[in-house]
Amino acid sequence: MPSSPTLVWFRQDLRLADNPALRAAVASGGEVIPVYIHNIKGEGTWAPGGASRWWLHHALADLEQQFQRFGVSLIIRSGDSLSVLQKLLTETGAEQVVWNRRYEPAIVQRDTQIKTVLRNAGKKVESFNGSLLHEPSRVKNLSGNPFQVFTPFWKNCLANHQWGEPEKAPSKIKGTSLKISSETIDSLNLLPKIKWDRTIATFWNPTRAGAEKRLADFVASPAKDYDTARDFPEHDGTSRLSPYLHFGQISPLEAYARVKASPHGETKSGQRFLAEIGWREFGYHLLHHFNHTPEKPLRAEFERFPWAPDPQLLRSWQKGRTGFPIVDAGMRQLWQTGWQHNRVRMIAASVLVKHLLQPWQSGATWFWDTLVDADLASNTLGWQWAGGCGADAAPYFRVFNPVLQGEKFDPHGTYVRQYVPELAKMPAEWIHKPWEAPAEVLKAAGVELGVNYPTPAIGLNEGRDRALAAFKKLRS
DNA sequence: TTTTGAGTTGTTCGA
DNA sequence: GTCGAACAACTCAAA
Repeated sequence: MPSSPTLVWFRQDLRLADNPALRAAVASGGEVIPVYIHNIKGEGTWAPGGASRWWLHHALADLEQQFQRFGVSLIIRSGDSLSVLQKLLTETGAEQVVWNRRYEPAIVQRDTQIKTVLRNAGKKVESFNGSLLHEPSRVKNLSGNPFQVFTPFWKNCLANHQWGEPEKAPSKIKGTSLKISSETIDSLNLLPKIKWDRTIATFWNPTRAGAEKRLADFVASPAKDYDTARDFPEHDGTSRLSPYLHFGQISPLEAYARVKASPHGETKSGQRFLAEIGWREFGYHLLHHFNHTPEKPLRAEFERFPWAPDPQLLRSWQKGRTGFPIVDAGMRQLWQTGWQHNRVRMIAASVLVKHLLQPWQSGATWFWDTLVDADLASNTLGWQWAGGCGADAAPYFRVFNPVLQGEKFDPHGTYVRQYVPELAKMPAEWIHKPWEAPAEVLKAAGVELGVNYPTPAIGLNEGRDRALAAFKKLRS
């Protein structure tokens, strides 16, 4: 049995349960030294955005506490990942390093190099899969190529799955008696200097306990009608597990197994939720096989698409002032809570990309900075889907109509009223198209278009026709 | 080997 | 008001 300690390098697997790297370290029988390395500069373009950093701060503080219950200290260091690991190996006399893999292209490259250097130095280094149901390189179609359509991909995953049951947290973790210096989480400056996080904080409990509670609550109620209720943003119909999954406070296997074993495991709603876990897998699959997609369209011909970048238009979308109430409500929900309902994300993305002709990358960048669940694989998949330039993308002629979508999925205007108070007194009949409302209705509701609520950034038909013409031109 | 049918999330138009 | 067709092109697997 090894007498030297094992470093467990924590990254996006901030949990003790169902954590293969931690499990391996504990199983080795030696002392366990958990480490978090703050290296935002080393993550390049896709370093965590503002909302993610807020979440990360709290997730780390929570992880630190969980280790303290075992009498173990989480070591926090900042700097270049490799240098920090090398230094810690020297300081502690550890001979082994373990971690759970990440799959973002830049991170893969960095980690591969770290693994090589440390192995060449005679250290034992092992990495594990702790954040996906399956390795992205493993799933191939019959021709040996990566899937580009979700349904066959997910069928293949289900038919050939090798995942089992999630493992509980270790009952004992042997710490070290060595005195190892650690920075404080506060000193990482993850929290915003301007206190915009007060409202976000009231919406979320960014801890392991919060993740467990949310999963339990979801299974107890929203999961039952997930198939239909998840489309209505006024309802608590989605799982809201995305940020926990992103930071690994809960594993996809834990979520999958819990729902699968619930009374909804075989219902349409349950299957639909499991397929959403599948979409997360599909996102990582695509990112692995097509690693240029965070920046460039999967379908190369879209590089010629006639986007019309306009900083002012983009700004009005970001701030929730497009004049389309369902879009504005969504963009303000995002700003206030760090999250946006899935249905509204599609509508907001479609309007930005199609009606306003802004490049999908500018939408992806804004979501990256403002979402607490920002995840490179899912964000890329979602925006390329909306832009019509990705795998299994929405057909170009599928242009969301923000008025119809609003009337269909927010029929009483409850969601719009919650986030766009200027329109709170508008009757449901007009709330999704105030520019068509009779003057006396607007007056009674206290709405002055162009004064206290914007007129639409573009006419619905004009925007739609312009987008369709642009897509058509691309094909010819 | 070739063919066939289906594929997350829509909208409009005309019968 | 309801309903089906049209709006592409391509991927993938089963027949």
